[in-house]
Amino acid sequence: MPELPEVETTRRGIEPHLLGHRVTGLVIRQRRLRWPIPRALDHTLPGQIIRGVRRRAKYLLLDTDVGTAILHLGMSGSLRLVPRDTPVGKHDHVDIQLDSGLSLRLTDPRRFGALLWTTEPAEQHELLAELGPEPLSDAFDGAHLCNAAHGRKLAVKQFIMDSHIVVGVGNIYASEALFMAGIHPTRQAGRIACARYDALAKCIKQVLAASIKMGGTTLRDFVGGDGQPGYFKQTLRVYDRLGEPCHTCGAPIRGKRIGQRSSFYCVNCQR
DNA sequence: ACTGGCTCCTGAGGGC
DNA sequence: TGCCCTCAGGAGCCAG
Repeated sequence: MPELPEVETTRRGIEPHLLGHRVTGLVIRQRRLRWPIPRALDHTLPGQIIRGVRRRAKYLLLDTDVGTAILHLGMSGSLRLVPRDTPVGKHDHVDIQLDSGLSLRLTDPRRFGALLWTTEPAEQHELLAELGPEPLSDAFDGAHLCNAAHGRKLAVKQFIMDSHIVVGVGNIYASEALFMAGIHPTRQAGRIACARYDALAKCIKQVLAASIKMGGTTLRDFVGGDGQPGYFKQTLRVYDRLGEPCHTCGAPIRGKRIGQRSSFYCVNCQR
């Protein structure tokens, strides 16, 4: 479900309810997520005060004085703040109970998400150490893409979705950014001019920033940490618009599977 | 070193 | 109503 804008929307929604608050209890109903939730969390997190609510790529980081909880929402995960005694649903796997009487509740039907724990600086954790730059940072630009693309033969869409190249570009925004930049999604990454990568980097920043501003994309039932839906879906130009007219030229939007992921593009506007 | 394919899991929707 | 198939917003892992 969540792409970077949804994760950032969630972060902003939950942060004011967590920062400076003490964890009073931890309820784990289902330990088997993508990786088992480590037992170390059970007796270390309760009692701790949340000192930071950060995001790196699509990982949410909850800092305490003794370690950092690393959360990932996978395809179908969401976080909500609920009163402690709120009835539990089938896929409500974890409650982090807070001194305010609220609980941060992790719901994830498909269980592709994760909840891990590290006592090192989180950015040194093996899942985070090798990640590429944040797309909205100055470290990410066209030159970075152009350098990294040198000699690469895979489709540019798969290239920009590789978190070692740049983080946070998921399946929706990859299609959207390539349309905005006028680049065909199957073009080989190493056969794109640097000037076009400048445009693509700008489009990636633009589409992600715009989506964050609107609270993320609601495809089915995404809600941010404050329970409000996102409003970006209505602005999507190509994603999930198979056969509908291109907003620029009117040609029907085409669909194709690229690297096992559905992709959408306009054959006239993207080369 | 790259690349493509597979994998985890549940639920929704379409065809019959 | 039910069965079977395909697909879904992620991304680590593995063989070739």
